[in-house]
Amino acid sequence: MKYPFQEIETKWQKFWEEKKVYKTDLTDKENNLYCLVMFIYPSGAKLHCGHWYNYGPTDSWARLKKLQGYNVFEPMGYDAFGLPAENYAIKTGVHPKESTMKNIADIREMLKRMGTMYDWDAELMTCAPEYYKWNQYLFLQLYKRGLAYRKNAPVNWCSSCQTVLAREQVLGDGNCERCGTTVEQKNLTQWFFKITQYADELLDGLNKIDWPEKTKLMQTNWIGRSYGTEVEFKIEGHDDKLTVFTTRPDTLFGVTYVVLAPEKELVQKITKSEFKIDVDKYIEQTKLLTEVDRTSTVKEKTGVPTGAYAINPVNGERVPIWVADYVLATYGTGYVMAVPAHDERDFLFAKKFELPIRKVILQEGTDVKADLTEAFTEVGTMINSGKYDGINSDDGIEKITEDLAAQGLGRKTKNYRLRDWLISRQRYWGTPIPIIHCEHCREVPVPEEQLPVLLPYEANFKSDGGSPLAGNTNFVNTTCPKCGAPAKRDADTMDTFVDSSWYYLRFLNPNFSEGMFDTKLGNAWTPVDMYVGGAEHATMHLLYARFIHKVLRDIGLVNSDEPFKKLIHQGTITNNGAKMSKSKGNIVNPDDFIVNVGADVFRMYLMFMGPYELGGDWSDKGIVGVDRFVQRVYSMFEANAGIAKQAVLKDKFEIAELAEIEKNIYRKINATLAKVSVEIDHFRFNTAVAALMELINELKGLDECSTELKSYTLERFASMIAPLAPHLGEECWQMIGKENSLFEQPVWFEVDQLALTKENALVVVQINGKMRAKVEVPYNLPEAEVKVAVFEDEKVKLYTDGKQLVKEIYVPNKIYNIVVK
RNA sequence: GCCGAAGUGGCGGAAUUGGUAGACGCGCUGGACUCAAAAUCCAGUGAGGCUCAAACCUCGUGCCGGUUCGAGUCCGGCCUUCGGUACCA
Repeated sequence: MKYPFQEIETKWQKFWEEKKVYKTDLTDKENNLYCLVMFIYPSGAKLHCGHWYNYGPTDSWARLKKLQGYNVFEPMGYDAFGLPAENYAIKTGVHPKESTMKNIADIREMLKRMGTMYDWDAELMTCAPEYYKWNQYLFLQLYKRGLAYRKNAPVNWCSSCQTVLAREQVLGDGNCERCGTTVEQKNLTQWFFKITQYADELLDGLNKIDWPEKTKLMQTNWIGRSYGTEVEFKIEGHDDKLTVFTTRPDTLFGVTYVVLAPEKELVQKITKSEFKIDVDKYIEQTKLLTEVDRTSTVKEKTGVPTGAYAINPVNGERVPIWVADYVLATYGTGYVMAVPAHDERDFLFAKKFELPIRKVILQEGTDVKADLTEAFTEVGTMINSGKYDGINSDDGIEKITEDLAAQGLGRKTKNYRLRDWLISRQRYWGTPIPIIHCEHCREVPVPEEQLPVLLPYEANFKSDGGSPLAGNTNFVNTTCPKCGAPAKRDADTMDTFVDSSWYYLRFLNPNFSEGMFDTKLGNAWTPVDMYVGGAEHATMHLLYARFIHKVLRDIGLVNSDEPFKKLIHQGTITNNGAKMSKSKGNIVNPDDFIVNVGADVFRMYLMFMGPYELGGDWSDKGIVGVDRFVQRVYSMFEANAGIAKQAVLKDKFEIAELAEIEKNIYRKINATLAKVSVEIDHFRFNTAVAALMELINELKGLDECSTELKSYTLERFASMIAPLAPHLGEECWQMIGKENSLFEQPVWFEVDQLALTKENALVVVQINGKMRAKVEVPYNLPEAEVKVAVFEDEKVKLYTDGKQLVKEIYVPNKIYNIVVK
């Protein structure tokens, strides 16, 4: 009979749900294991292939662990705030709350149809007041500690999304991560979280977590710590000083000019009146450029002189001060000493504006007098540097820094590329920022007992700049908690990455009302043992969550340093090489496959396609292979229905007592058992499935086995297939006569190590590195005897007779290599 | 430009520490079953050479070189594709 997947999948889903098989007892900390997949963004009503590819295999991993006896917690929830719902509302008039709730209801059903083992009692959604109340609480804790603050700064503005964006949400091409519109620069007063305060710890903590190296590297680069020196330059005719940051103080004698970022106020102060018109014009021009245009390496250098001069502290030299947009106000001090001879950018700038280029580091093997054709940026010998001449530039960095420090003209320092996290958004569908603006008391935090600040249902989404909430007078108008005078609520909402920065803690008890989360459970269950999600979050969610976890630790709410102990990224499934997306209309709909072959087959096929972390291009070509395999499994169990009841169950066989065909099967089932656990454990699902396919090929001879061995084999087969195809696994287990559900009373079998040892070894004989013969010898036969066997082989004789033996190499039980002349 | 990952049959992909390249699956070819087809089952399937056939030989893991008894795997130099980043002083 054809495998009736429809009926069987429904049957087990119902069973699991009714019996609450996947409800985790979180008070049981014995052998506990937290397996988490990044929660779902309910921007549509459907699960697409990417969701299945992400969730199915992760669930299979969790199921393996459950069968192996771990107390596994695998929750699922909804990252329910965010722009898509609001944009949808603008387009259709359907309120974000309505569309989101509808999507969630649909998605929940689909997730259940996948056959996942989520603990539905732990379900959460970030748009619920019970959840976002604690976002607000978190905000206030950060505010109290000076980690949440407001400042006016140049920020990224997306005119289509009508909101500011964090730097992480702007793509490399300068477009909005969400909608693809070119992002503009605007000066706005915005809320920031002071992630930079944790920069060192975020960097150093990377050594302690088991994450993909490339992800850690991305975070390392993103944080971008560099060690250097701050050097003070006097400004001619001013009391003000100018401090530059440099990683190359050894090149100080090569400074021929100094550059200020156009945004810096100092520019106005020092610019000589006859230069003022040009400088102001230049600053205006700079404002028109997007950050990407401005920071593009291919752009030709621009700049204007200010007419002012700075004094080089090491040699008292007078150097012109310029303004140029290649210097960024947001990095270092916003002032740069320019050393054209030893910095590529300065070199190009100096060439263009005919500023002097003075060589102070000599490249080994070059002439002192030779002109440079490009900047020499490496280590060399210091020249033209007064008392430092002749020393290695690396040592010069230390020496000059020390000398400057001694004179109070400089100091060792570090700098980061990381900037503070901009968290306010001028949008409706998010967590209201719990701040009240009072004319007298300025910004006043909402008292904790007044939380949550509820997001009102009414709002004008079709806003044209400014927050939609600003127009809702019922919401905005309030009284100051401090002085009682009429005041206004902050109308911005929080970046949804705030929601996802701590949700893994809330899952442990989404109904907890005494705090953000239950600290006792948090300490027992986090860090999360296994976290699975897309690599695109490397410098966003995955960095924010680490930051917030550390803050929570410092507040005393958790006792660990890191949120996610082990991290795995699923690959991306593309369609004809392109990322699947609604806008491109190239989404593959899983529904048809679920209807035609069932959830188990579809899940297993996604796993079988290739390595989990690589993803790949979508093709349904091979799905029949997995379907055939499932059919064969089903018929094999059908043919042996009730077998486990007909025999005394053994957990070990004496190999010597088995018939030849039984021996092979006994060996294979044990070898597969060993293989499957290791492969699934490492997220190598493709090879795990392949191993089971190999096994079923071997089981063609099953009919010739004793009833005992048949039961032994099928028990193990059912248990092994269960993580990968859970419905099928349960059904097979029941078919052979088991009374209990596999996942209700987990079973995973021990490997009989004796079955893995071989009687004979096939030794490959190579002559001069070429494979020439194979010799079967007893396993672990002494080398001398192997040699005899090898040289008895006709082909070996053919290739060695009459030749001089130079060397022989024997790799036990594997290779016998003979070198002849 | 810089950083990272990957290039293996017609296709998706296997291959502990260097040790029989191509597991497993798709597709294809032939056969069985069938009136026929589908489904299923069995056999074959990297390329080329030689042969009635088998045996056998040569070449083969992006390209060029190297180390080694032996390289898909290690080293050096390239090429291509995909991610990340982009004047960070």
